[in-house]
Amino acid sequence: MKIGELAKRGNVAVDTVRYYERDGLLEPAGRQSSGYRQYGEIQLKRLQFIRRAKLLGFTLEEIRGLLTLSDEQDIARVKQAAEVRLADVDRRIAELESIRRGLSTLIKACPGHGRADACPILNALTREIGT
Amino acid sequence: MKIGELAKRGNVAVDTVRYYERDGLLEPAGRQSSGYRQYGEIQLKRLQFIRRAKLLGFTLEEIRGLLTLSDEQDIARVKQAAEVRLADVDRRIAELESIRRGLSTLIKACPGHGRADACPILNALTREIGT
DNA sequence: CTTGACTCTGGACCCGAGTCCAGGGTGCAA
DNA sequence: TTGCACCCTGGACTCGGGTCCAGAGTCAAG
Repeated sequence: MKIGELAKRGNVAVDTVRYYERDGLLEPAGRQSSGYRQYGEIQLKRLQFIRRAKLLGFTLEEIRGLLTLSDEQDIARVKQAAEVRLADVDRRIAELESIRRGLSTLIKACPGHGRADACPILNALTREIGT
Repeated sequence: MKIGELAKRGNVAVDTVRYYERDGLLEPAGRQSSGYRQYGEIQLKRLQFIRRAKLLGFTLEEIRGLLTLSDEQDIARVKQAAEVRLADVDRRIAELESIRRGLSTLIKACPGHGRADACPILNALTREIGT
């Protein structure tokens, strides 16, 4: 199939497919004499792999690594990469929850009217941040 | 005080202060005859406001809004902005938790050795994503 | 045989929030 | 007076993950 069909089936833009190629993630199976890129089901699978890994929050850099490990059938390292990623997600969630606590406390304490000196949100921003 | 001292006391880089000025967030109190920017305690407070709001996850765009509302003493709208921000944080946490569940399930199911066909992580990436 | 949809290349541009640089000027101490 | 730390400006660059564009070639249907 040509790039347009691959892109449609992989649910990405044509430019994205070419971008992944430039980035070393997805080579076409070959070229037609016209220069058109040619793709098969294997490339579609690979494209879907990339998209799904992105949904799990892997960067393209990490995905490049995963694809290599996958080619090498190195399960131990694939698992390890997933664990690293999980730790990262956990850290990010913890950060956001701390932010959430701060915001939530401030909002609850704010009457929503009256003078600015009485607004805990503005006060927190001009003074200190509580968790 | 000059920009260097302000930056040090606000715990940011000098370039960042100038960037905030370009971005309309923080004007110097004035200029010396030499052209050096001059700042007072008010500007330091404002810089700290910006930094603290950033820690709560506001973008510079939103902070510009908050500063205006703060100047206008419009508490109702400040509270509203904080609520919008909170909803955003909640959404982001939910997203990450869904990712977390996916990763965690996959990791638990992966033996960490053996053939690639037996690796649920690789299988998930080449097939479907489970939550 | 022309029209329209598709593809090619190389390169520029986008977002946010800075960071870095060159080529100057200023201010103070030894 | 020289040396150093600081400051000025305008503009370019960074990161990630694309997106958009011009100008040219290709392919299939009517």
